[in-house]
Amino acid sequence: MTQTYRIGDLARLTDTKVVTIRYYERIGLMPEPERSAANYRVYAKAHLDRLRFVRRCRDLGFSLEQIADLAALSTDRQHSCHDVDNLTRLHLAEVEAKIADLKALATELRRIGAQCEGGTTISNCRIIEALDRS
Amino acid sequence: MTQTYRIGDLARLTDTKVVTIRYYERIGLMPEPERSAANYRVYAKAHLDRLRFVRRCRDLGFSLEQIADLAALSTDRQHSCHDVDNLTRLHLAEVEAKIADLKALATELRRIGAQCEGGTTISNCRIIEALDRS
DNA sequence: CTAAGGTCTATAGCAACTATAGGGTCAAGC
DNA sequence: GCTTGACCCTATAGTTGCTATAGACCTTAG
Repeated sequence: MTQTYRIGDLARLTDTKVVTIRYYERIGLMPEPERSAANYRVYAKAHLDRLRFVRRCRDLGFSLEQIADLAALSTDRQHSCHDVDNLTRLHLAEVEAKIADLKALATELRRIGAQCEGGTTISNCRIIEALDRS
Repeated sequence: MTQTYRIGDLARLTDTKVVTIRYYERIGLMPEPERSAANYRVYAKAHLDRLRFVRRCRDLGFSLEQIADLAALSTDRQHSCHDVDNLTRLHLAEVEAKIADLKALATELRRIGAQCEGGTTISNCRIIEALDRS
């Protein structure tokens, strides 16, 4: 009656590689499913939901450790929402810092690239010069 | 007469860890230096320059493989500057794509975070809800 | 002469997977 | 009934760019 899934089904439904799902299980991020007589993993809807949650968080750039925390929090329904909010804020700050870094870097790369006049040889390449001395 | 350096000197001068320098050597990014009687690595100025080049490129976010390419190009003085320019442009494009990704991600995180009204329990946490369903 | 700090090799660990080897299972078609 | 192909299993090693550890040897200042 209740629907079950094999690992390949979960993979297809969540756009995750089969090996990755097994990896999530090995590190404890996915609960161990039942097994069929042939030792195949047999998943229930709850597993699918869990994997979707994990993948969604990954898409948002959370680390697997952060996701484990979020997942633990999300199942403790008495727990204050505060910690979830904190984790999200913290991650947002990380992302914003990363953006700032990359922007500075892109500016620098454009500056360096702009110095190339093209068609010349390395011996007077301005890019290599720019890379050489700070 | 000509100045030499030990691995710790190079580390200090380039703000690189000693183990990292040895790692660069192992993967072929740094040339093998002479050895002292006690088997200590003995570096010349050229090594220092090379390491500075590598670290500068790392700071600019090039992968070690890209750096190896750049370094190979930069020593072939007859070679056209074109390839260097291409590598730089390619890397810039990667960085810009990454920035766009992270910006979208930050927007999403802010949207999710804004839904938290604070002080409530997980059972009605809007963030977890937002993470659950796409 | 001793103690602190530098150096050596080799190995294992980190994140977050991915790839490979070498096998077992299952449903469909002939 | 048997083969073919798609799926599944475990276990291990590889990826990138380092970092950490163990156990040993060397150098230098007091």
